[in-house]
Amino acid sequence: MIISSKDFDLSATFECGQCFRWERQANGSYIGVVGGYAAHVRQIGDEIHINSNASDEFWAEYFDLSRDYGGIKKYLTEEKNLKKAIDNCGNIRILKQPHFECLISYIISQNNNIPRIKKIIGSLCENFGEEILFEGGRYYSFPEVNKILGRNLDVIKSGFRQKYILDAAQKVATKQVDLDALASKSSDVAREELKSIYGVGDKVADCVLLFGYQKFDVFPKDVWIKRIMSALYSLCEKDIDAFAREKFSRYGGLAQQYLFFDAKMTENVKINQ
DNA sequence: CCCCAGGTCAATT
DNA sequence: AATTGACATGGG
Repeated sequence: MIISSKDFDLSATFECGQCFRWERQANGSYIGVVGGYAAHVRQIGDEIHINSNASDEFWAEYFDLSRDYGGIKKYLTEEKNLKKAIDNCGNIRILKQPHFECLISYIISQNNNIPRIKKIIGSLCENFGEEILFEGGRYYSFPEVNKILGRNLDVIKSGFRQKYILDAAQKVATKQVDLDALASKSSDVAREELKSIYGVGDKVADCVLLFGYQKFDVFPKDVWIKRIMSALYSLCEKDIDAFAREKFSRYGGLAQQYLFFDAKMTENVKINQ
């Protein structure tokens, strides 16, 4: 499959912190697993080339190809800080990640750093997922709910998060939290439902809603974005949501991701000086 | 050894 | 209602 788009920077999309299972290869291409399918993806100019056993429709959904990013960005660039962020990293796309994987991934992300988040998720897949043979390599799917339900997960060394992962699996399996049903609910209702899971608070819930459900109206507030919003707009935490709704309308989540990644890139520049 | 990491919970004011 | 420390693990 080949996707042709001027609004799509593959490397920024995979490395902006929204997903954890795409591995950059020496030649700049990426290999990863989504659902039960492995894929090898490469960007050549304005084209994204995907080699995978999954259907074109599957990848169109994952990359959310029907979304009009041009129109959203045109709206967001009217705000000056967003314009700067979009100029720097505006070709990020928000992926539509599998719901359960997204939920567990962001539970694991709490009070943790990105390399270790990736390591724990990788270990979870290797130990409890299905083996996938692809391009001569061995990969693993993210485990289905029932593969980890009630299991001892010590081997993945997720620390205090293990009890959170297991509670999520239990509530999802019993449909006490019906992940499919959340798609048609408002962000506020869906957030409260996710928060009934032990270890899921506002930040994790909002990330799941943004990166698993394309609910662009949420605005996940991590330590970084709190610092950024304070620096750019002199906002304290409690005022961020109201401000985001007013300035960014229904697209706060995308605005958040642009601001977040832009600031992280800038931080990298500082560190390298 | 200390500190911190895309937070959350529970106890304490 | 707001603040504070604990929580597992690993890297700097």
